[in-house]
Amino acid sequence: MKSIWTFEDVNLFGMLCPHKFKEYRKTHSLNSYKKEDFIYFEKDSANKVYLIEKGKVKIGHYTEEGEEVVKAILSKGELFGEKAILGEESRNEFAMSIDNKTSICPVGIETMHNLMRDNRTLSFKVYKLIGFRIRKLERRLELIMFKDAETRVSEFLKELADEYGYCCPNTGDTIIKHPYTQKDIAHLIGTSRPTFNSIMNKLKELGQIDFSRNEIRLKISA
Amino acid sequence: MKSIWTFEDVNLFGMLCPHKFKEYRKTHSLNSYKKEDFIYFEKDSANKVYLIEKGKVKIGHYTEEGEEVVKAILSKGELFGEKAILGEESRNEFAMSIDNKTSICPVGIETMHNLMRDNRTLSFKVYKLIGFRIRKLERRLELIMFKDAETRVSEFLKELADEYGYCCPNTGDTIIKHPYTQKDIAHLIGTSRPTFNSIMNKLKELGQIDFSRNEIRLKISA
DNA sequence: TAGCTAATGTAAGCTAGCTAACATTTCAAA
DNA sequence: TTTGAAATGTTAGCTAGCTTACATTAGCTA
Repeated sequence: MKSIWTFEDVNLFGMLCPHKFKEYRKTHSLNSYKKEDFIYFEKDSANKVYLIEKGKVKIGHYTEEGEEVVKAILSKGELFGEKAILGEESRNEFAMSIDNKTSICPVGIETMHNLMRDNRTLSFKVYKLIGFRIRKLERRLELIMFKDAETRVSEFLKELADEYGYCCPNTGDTIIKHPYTQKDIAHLIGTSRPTFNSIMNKLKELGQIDFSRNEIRLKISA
Repeated sequence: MKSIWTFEDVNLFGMLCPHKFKEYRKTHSLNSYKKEDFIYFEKDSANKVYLIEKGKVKIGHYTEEGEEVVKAILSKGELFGEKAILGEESRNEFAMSIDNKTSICPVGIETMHNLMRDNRTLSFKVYKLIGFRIRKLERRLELIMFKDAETRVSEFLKELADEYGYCCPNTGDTIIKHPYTQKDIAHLIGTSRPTFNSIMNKLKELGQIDFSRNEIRLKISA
């Protein structure tokens, strides 16, 4: 997929650097989280957004049966909890650190709104980020409604490559080091885990990809 | 469903009344559309948002096979094309009048951004509207992924009732006069039209609902 | 490095809901 | 009022992909 907005466009790390904003600096602080620590729970009141300065954060929610469903895994420079900016009152998802040394900067929505009002560049970036996430949602919905499981896997691999992929200097393959389990991915693309697994193994046999637990390699020939 | 945000919250008609904003008044104008007239197409550049002053507007897109898929049908007081505010560059949907006397007020995004910066209440309303639409998307995705067709029908009927329903003074039933065809609804809830139709007729036989082309009645006993 | 747990691999059997095809009804235009 | 097109109603048959169940492997942790 060629995104209309690249990841650069929606990376707010630079913009929210505490040295740039007087008001922000006053309230600037960093919270540390270990693996499995929750940053917020479902139902928590939504009064902050969070910027990841280090580590990884899993966003997800629990089904009625208590099963965990991963929505996204974010890392350095990425913002989450952004629905609070849009007037969300309580979270409908949880955020959990999945790294032992995750460091996160919380920004109150009051502050955020003020910063956005005073700074066009920032507000545009935030707008673009939200637009980007809406696109992603719309795209997932569309794929799930109109495409079969195998197509969804291929499309997902392309998206993963956009986000995590780099070119292997030796072979020219695209190497994707990602934080998801097969179960996570299966949920993200709306299939069962066995179905996803068998499609992946089929693609492997066809020589189009190769993969291990945390790495997927898209073969150059494919 | 008890929405967190009611429709009142996201109705911008009052806020964007031309008598309130000097700058807005300057650029204020109304466009008229007949049935089947397009307000914008997919791929059009996204440089305006639109406020419906009268009539109905269908938002949708076309599949690769040329089939029309309806995303929503909006009416008086509702805003559409709002992704332009979020930095969308080109439309990924079309907007078409489905009324013979639809009257629409276009607002350039420049103007919109300025109005929002100068007016907290307006920007909050716009934020809430966008939040509301994200919620709706997330909810659709969740229902499609985790619930069977019959549950999705029931949930959809509840949402329709929230949006279009009123209580019949005689019987106490909830009467829903809506603009969708069964095909539209089937797509919205991710089923085929025959499946949706047979579920509706099953619910009718169970005495839970009654329906005709443009009206659905939720029986009070149900 | 042994052992435990979570992740991954695999297969059988079943079924919800799809597709395709056709019938009937409704509505709006002529 | 007729008529054509779109919407709705209904059936049969099929299959993608689910569920369940179990085997294997990888990778932490003690």
